[in-house]
Amino acid sequence: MVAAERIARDLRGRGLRLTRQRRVILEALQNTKAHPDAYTLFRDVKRVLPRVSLATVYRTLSVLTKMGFVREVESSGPFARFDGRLDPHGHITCSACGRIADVELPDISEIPARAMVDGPFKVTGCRVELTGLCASCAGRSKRKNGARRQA
Amino acid sequence: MVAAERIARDLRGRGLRLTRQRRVILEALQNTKAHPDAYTLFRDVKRVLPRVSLATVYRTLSVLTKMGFVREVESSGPFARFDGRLDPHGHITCSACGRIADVELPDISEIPARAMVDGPFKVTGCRVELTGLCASCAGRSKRKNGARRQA
DNA sequence: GTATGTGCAAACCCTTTGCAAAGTG
DNA sequence: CACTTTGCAAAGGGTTTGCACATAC
Repeated sequence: MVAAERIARDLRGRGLRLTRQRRVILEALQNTKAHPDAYTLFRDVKRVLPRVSLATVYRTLSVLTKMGFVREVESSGPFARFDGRLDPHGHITCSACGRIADVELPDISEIPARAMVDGPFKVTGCRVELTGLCASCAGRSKRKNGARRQA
Repeated sequence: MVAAERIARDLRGRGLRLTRQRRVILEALQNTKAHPDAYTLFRDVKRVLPRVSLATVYRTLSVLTKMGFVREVESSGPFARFDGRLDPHGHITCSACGRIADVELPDISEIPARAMVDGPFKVTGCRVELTGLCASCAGRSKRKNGARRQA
């Protein structure tokens, strides 16, 4: 989580601006653990900025991701999903409902050192993604859909 | 890698057939380490079956994935990419050109046990995805595009 | 005041699907 | 011979983009 002032400064450093839309979208993402997709975020942000457009949400997510203030996480479904948390951690995705939860991995930073890469690569990042069943989906019998729009 | 006869038997067990197209597509995927996307596979398969359609490649990948003879791997770009290798291993994706290589991780099966999941999840799978730069991209200065169609 | 950002709507493009013909067991 | 599969082309659907207006600094 990065403070608004630093964000504004970093953006300005690249000739970009911290607009109201960008601030609200970033805060919405930082204040949830649900790893929402763009449309879900759009609906949330609309409660604060009723005239915001989905295109702005997409463009803002693109800017914030490129700046490194936000990360895209793997999703089992067709929508890209985002995370406002930046410190090293993993995720688990429910294969029935698409829910994504955080996973703490104490030795995640040691994984690259133990990895034997097939080819000459310079490693720059590491992500660990578990799959599983959340409590509610484990309860009911297995469902059809792998990733409904819900965050 | 699963032998053709077992595949045929398993498919038949579900009322499905191992057609020439399916066999060729599966073999193409099993014989490459490039983790191709559907279109790349389509072009490769076309050399053997010139009249094959892209829709068949997509449908076949869907069937083979559901049957567990093939896996979809994360891709940094907009195309889904596939892997014919089934034993536990990781991947590294070049963030410049999208190339994907295998990564051997001796203790990958122990990761779920060490993971502290935020919520009641039943863990069923684990994937480790590194990002980095392949040799050719590390050489030239950093490029724009994150995932051209090349496998 | 000027360059960046936004809203709207249309375009994009990977993937899926409907349908008639072909193929499998 | 019944039922699955294929090829073709069109539709789907998440995301991106062009453009005129609004806004940040």
